[in-house]
Amino acid sequence: MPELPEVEIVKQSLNKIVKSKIIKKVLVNNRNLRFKVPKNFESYLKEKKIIKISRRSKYIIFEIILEQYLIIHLGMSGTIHLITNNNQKNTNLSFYQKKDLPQNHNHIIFFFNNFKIVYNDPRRFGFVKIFKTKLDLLNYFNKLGPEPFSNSFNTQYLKKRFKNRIKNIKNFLLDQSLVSGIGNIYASEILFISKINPMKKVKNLTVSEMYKIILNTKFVLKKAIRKGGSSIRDFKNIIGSRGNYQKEFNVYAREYLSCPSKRCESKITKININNRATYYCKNCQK
DNA sequence: AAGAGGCCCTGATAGC
DNA sequence: TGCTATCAGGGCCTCT
Repeated sequence: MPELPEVEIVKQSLNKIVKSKIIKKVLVNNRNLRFKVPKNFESYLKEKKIIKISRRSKYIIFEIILEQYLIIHLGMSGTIHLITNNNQKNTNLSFYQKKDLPQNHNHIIFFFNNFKIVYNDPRRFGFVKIFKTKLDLLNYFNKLGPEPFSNSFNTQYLKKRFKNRIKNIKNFLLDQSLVSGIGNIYASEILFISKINPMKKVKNLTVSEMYKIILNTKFVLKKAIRKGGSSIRDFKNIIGSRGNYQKEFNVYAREYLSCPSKRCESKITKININNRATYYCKNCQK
């Protein structure tokens, strides 16, 4: 599920549900996530009031006490489920009803007064971390490039970063130290709209191509957020949930299908770039 | 130092 | 049906 738009949707939903609520209890069923869940995790969070929830890149950030934080990264397969105690229909689209809670891999459960929040993650590439000062949190995010929507993601910046670099642009868009939050789906989509070949070496990009990448990154991610993110592969399990952006894909998962550009007769091509599937139109993207 | 590749893990699907 | 191989939305680590 989770690239920037999906994480943003989860964050927004969490803000509606758990902001200003007190965590009554935490249960960890499996500590073996990407990183070990710390021993003091449960006791630290117990009886703490959540001040607010924010997002940096693909990380969800809970401010627990003033300037102390819990972060959650969903990895490849992490999902967050709201389980309510009553049968009242939950109108918040990003959450699940009880019947939709998977049987397995419910690794962490946060108990509140009238509901619980469940962290589920089959592949366990996700993780949680606690930071007890704002400085620790900022240091942790130090390596991350700018948020795609920030003004510091501009052509001057890309010119500097791309100079003399032979890596291809698809790979570079996935590099979180360049710009943070883009994942494998949106990288292909951004390059299609920008009409740039994913294999193109960044040192050969013109300034106008960089400009297109910047604008289209913002455009694609914003539109995906507006559509509630992309829901793929777990369709059957997602009820009461959500995203519609997968209907807007131009190239991702569309191998052999027609290029959506007007007057283009080509089919979408799938290639591997650093072992990640990459989709593009050979005719439109030069 | 930059860039490529392996690896962590489970589940769905394709092919034999 | 039942096996094996391949592939998934991420990111850290190691090697050259």
